[in-house]
Amino acid sequence: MRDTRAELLIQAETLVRGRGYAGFSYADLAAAVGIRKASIHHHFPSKVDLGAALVAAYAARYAAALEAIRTEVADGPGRIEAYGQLYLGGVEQGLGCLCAALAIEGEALPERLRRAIAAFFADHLAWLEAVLRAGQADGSVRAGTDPAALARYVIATLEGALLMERLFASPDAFRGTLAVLVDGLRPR
Amino acid sequence: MRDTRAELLIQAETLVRGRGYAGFSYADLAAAVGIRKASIHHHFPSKVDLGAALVAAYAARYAAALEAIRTEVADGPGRIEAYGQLYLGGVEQGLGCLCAALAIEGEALPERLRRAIAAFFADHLAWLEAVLRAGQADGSVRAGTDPAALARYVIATLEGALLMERLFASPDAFRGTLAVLVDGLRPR
DNA sequence: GAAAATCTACCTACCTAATGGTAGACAAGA
DNA sequence: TCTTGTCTACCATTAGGTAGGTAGATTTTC
Repeated sequence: MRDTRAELLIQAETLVRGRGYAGFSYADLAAAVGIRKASIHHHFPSKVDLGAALVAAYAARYAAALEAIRTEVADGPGRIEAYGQLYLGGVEQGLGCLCAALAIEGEALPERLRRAIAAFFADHLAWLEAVLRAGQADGSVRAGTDPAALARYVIATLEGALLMERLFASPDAFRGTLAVLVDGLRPR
Repeated sequence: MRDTRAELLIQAETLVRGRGYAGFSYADLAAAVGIRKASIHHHFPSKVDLGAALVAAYAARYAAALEAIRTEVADGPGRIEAYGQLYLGGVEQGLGCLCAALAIEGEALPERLRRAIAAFFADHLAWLEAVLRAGQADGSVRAGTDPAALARYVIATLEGALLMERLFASPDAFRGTLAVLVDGLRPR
């Protein structure tokens, strides 16, 4: 059996991450999946519905990855390093962050999607803050800076590096930035 | 006398930085400037022409700002701090980076524009590298890390912070990230 | 210096293709 | 038989872009 809905989500994610939310159309998606345009509306009545489902699936995948990192990696810098590796895949495949693609639309983004990506970032910030706080407690992360501020700084660096290094198709440069980032978190 | 071309550039920049390149149309721009859609084509025959002019103007403004920083601020961290302040304005006005808005379009972006924004980032990277190298030489910037890698890391952090903090409409959080960034550049 | 030609900046009217979305038919499974 | 998934055939709107014209300024020519 063929799970068309799942296939639609996969292809749509690739399109949005590759060309932006406003930059892809139902016609593109139909062609990518091998289905007629109207059939997409059966699964996702409107483009906003599709966008919301995309963010939900993306967030769920990340949530699972974050959970895995927390159980498999013990120290703070190691966890941030592993977190950064999640972004690296995007650089290697030439795909940006789904939520960055949506965030760029700013005021034109439907409120529902804006809330969804804000929640995505808020979740990551909370996870990072907890990881950094624990790292400060066990001495693996340098103390003296508010973990919440550090969390924002970590996400910003990785999102920005993904944005720029995808343009330059330069995974090595991304790794370099990740190294500088992680190194700066270690105690001095 | 009314300089329509300049007005078009101003309004178009606001639109692109506010909603993305694919997210604005000649009709939007015509309405913003108070001119007919067809008249825009007199100044900018195609949307790509407009986009290229936008990047050129944006890059020129930045180039002037970078030059000013170099003459007015002496130490490395101070210069990076001043550089970061340039991004802060975007957060305060709810406008992203023009080149980030274009970069998100990825593969769908016309080659000409891709080259233009790559040059934009390359210029900034060169400036930052020189600033950081000078800072390492005069002892105001921590040594031990390749200035080129440091430059990429600086841009990434600021671009990412602008992207995220604009979404959260949080200039204070941007300032916090900038502080963490600059502080990390100081000698230990 | 006047007349003619040219250029600039805008206009109305239109074009074709693409946009997101809808209506209704039809076939396969449970 | 009712639901699910897909189809064809539409729809109105918007996209970027073009054709051709006009009023006013500027330049060229006699």
